[in-house]
Amino acid sequence: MYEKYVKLLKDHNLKITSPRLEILKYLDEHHTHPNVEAIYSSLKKKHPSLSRTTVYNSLETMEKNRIVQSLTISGSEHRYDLNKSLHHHFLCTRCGIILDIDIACPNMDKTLQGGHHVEEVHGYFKGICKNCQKKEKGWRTNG
Amino acid sequence: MYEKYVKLLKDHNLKITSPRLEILKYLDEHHTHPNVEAIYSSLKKKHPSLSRTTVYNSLETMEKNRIVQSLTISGSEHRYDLNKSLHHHFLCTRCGIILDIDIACPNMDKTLQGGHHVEEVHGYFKGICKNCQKKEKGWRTNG
DNA sequence: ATACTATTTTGTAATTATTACAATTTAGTT
DNA sequence: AACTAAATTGTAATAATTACAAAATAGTAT
Ligand SMILES: [Mn+2]
Ligand SMILES: [Mn+2]
Ligand SMILES: [Zn+2]
Ligand SMILES: [Zn+2]
Repeated sequence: MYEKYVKLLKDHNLKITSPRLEILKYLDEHHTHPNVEAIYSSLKKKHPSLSRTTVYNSLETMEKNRIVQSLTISGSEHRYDLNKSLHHHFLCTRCGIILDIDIACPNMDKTLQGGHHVEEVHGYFKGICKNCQKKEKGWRTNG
Repeated sequence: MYEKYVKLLKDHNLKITSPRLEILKYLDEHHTHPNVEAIYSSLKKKHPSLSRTTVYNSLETMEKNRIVQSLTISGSEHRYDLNKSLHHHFLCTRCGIILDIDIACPNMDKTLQGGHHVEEVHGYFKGICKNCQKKEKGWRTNG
């Protein structure tokens, strides 16, 4: 059940703890780019002893180890993602959904002008998602 | 002195007020991608009646009107920029500087997969800037 | 299996950035 | 000069995150 998460942690010489395993499982099963509160309140149900601070701590540790990734696309809170292959993100300003955008990024693995060393690349798009566009069309009955 | 900022505001049917003009001037003269606190504390010296809330309000209004742009690259606070032509940003995780990155963005003006309508594009790079790399090299005397 | 210890978890108390709100002021108009 | 909608201001509230110290635990050594 948790073997893959155990391996992930072991590979980074991190201790195997329940909060870490549960957070990884949650992220693996919810590709919604949840914030700390969403992760915490969901896991809290099954693990009442869980502390919000632990969610912050665990995510920080796992982010430093590049196991998870934090997105600043929303501007008000960090959103989390399992750190699989590089991909970009789209935030719908209507419904708030954050979608994966799998486009080739020609700017990755490129030494930036001026010789800056790049360790992270974030591509954020914002606009109105397909679904919300559909809704708006449907509501307009004339014009 | 302020003609260009007056014009910017007039073109968007926004009232011409001292705080707005001063903020625009500040951003025009400081390409540091300052946060609210930096803008506020700097302007406060010459305009003691300025309120922090006004800086927030003004920036919000001008952002809605696409006169300024807010960056979420730092993750803890919004950084502001005059909204000139599209460019990306590099955050040095050592010294905190935020630099403009002028690379062509082939993902702009493109209908995203799934038909999402794109209104904003943010390209954030994080790593170690040229300058900080130089420093680190200099300090190592052997190896 | 037991003991040990560095690390992690936990709960609470700060801190920081931002927003809400109501009173006052002001820009643009009449 | 008078009017009014909008902007500014100061303060109070909120939301996200961090600081911290005590309790618990994972991994290791005995
Ligand atoms: Mn993602
Ligand atoms: Mn810029
Ligand atoms: Zn949507
Ligand atoms: Zn640097």
